Amino acid sequence: MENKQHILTNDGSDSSNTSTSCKNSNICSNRLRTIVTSELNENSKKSRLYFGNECKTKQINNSHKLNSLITTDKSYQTSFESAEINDSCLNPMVTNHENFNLYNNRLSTTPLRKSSSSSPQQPNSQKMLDNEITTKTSILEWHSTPESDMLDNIKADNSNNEQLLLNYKSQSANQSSDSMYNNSSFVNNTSKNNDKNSAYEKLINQTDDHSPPLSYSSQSTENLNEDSVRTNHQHILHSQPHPIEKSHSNFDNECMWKENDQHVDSLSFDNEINYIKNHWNSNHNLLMNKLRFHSNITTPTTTLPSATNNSSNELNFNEHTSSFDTMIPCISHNFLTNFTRTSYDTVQSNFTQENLYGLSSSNLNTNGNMVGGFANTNIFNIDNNSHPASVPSNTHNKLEDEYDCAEHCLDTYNHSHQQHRHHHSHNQFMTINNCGNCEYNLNFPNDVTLAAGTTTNNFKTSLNCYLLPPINGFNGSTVDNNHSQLTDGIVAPNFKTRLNSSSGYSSQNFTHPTILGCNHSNSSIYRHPVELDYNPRELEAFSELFKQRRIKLGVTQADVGKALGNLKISGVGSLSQSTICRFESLTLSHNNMVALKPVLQAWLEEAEAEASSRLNHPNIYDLDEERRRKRTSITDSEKRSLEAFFSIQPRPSSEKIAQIAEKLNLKKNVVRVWFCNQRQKQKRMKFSTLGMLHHSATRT
DNA sequence: ATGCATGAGGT
DNA sequence: CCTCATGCATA
Repeated sequence: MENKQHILTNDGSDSSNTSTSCKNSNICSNRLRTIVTSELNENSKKSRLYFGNECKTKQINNSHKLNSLITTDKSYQTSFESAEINDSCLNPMVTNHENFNLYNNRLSTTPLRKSSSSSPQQPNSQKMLDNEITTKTSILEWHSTPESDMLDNIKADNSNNEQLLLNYKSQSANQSSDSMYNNSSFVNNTSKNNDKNSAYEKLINQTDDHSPPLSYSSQSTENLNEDSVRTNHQHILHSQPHPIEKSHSNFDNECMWKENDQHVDSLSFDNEINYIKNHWNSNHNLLMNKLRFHSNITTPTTTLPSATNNSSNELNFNEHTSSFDTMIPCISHNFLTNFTRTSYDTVQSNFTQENLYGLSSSNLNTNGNMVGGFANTNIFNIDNNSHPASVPSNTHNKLEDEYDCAEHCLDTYNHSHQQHRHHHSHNQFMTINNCGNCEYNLNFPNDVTLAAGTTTNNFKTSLNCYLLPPINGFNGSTVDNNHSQLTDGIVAPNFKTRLNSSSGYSSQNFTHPTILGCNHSNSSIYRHPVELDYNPRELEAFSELFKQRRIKLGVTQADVGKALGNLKISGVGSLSQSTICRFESLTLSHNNMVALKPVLQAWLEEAEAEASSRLNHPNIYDLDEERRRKRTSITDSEKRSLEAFFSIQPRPSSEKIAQIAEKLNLKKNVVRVWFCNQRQKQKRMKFSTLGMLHHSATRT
């Protein structure tokens, strides 16, 4: 019952082929989309779905999982629709989508590079840590500190960083290998030398060079300095408030923007920031949220390859890491994820493990690869005695144990914080919690997504809590224009329940009830009107775990895709290796990710359940010897031309396409499809550059 | 992992 | 002719 048929020759005569029946996968595409769309559409009476190769037709309503998916989506829509649009407040019309776009834009403009060029003697993790701890301001501080003080702090940070930069520059003045500054694409040649602005430019660019995406917390905050913003956006700030208008769109419930009287699909980040800045006093939070999704105004902290111990400006890290409930200076998601990545990379690069900040060899599996995610205790050495690395893994109930302990720790934490929740001063973003009675450390990030329960062959991590940006902001829905402070965090529902409900594999959003003592009243932090499950970082965490578990099961991506067909989820058929791969590497659209997640999660759970008794179905693939489709290949030069065209006009008219095709001596259809794909590619979400580093490091 | 492509559903 | 979800073919 396998498929594969359409044999398109590449002689240009292909195009429209017959598709009258729904026998094959091609015809069954759009299935998830179909589900969601049709279900979301109140008027839609569609109940037939084409799913996968089998092309089943099912009642949508028969599917529990999909129903829940849809329900969630609806609530997302609802919350979105009901969000108040109020310029004096925040910008509730910032969709998750937009954040994705911001994020994606960031990724596309500042691709993460392998750090090999910058500092071979020092692992990325160290550098990133350096970055983090050179920051003294934090989101929380921003919200709980008088603005004037905050600005002082920011300025201090900035000058501090500038100083570090200068140090670094003088240090490396004669190191010609420092090509970063010479990379024309990163240097604003027109800016006057050595002035603050250019220093910033460089700093930022340099930092971006090996900083992961999604800069966060402290990083964002310190950028809330108007000067720094201006510095990086001179091109838009020279003018008066930008003629930006915001209006409703009944299309996809998305916000419609007008720039210079012209409707635009989405406001450029720069202009949006500018827009927000016009409401500076009331929009701290939004701006902050915005900023941290964007590359250009992120982390002007320095990246000093080897300035660890010789800078007087450096924070003494240890002084922050002494006891129970120790506050850790802002550690970004970037840091965590990149640390993990770096670990992979580093292991492969023959760095000694000791270089990795206390990374225990227990973290390595039998292949010497980093496994089990990331435990802060491994890095920060909070409590050596309770280091979970020494705990041998049990054969069962590991997760349960961890959850129990998590609950326990949480309780302990809560009690402990009754008294001194107001005492935390700064540099806090994540707390390390060890109840002292058990071997687990719980790391409670602030409003983050927890990715729980990673266990490995011979090593049981603590509950791994990926520190993820609070895309949902903090609790609250209105803005206190004058006193921006944190409210209590969103109180987490029963911790254990939530974890269990996800079978331990998917992460759950969880906000510590006593977020770092910032529980003042009546404030309000920007909160995205989105369902938690749609937190991109949540998806990221899931795909991450998914991949890990899949690999552990010894299942290939193709296997997974095929197995989905056997999963009797209504309407779900097989998927290709491509799709699974794209899911794991987050190169699907957001909606697509969201739609696939429950399906893949279902598979994962099932596969885990029968892991022991599972036999590998050596699927019989009789390779039909039919002619195979020939893939057009576009040469580099052609591609460059196309890209050039694309940058000018992403959606050329038919005539234009014909023109281009003629010019490049390509078939018109090829050009058209290229543009389609290019647009799609541009939209596609890439949560992180993780993917890139990822496969290179983990594939076997 | 990705480039080029298809086809359903829409505008 | 577009967008979006996906897939085959291939680097």
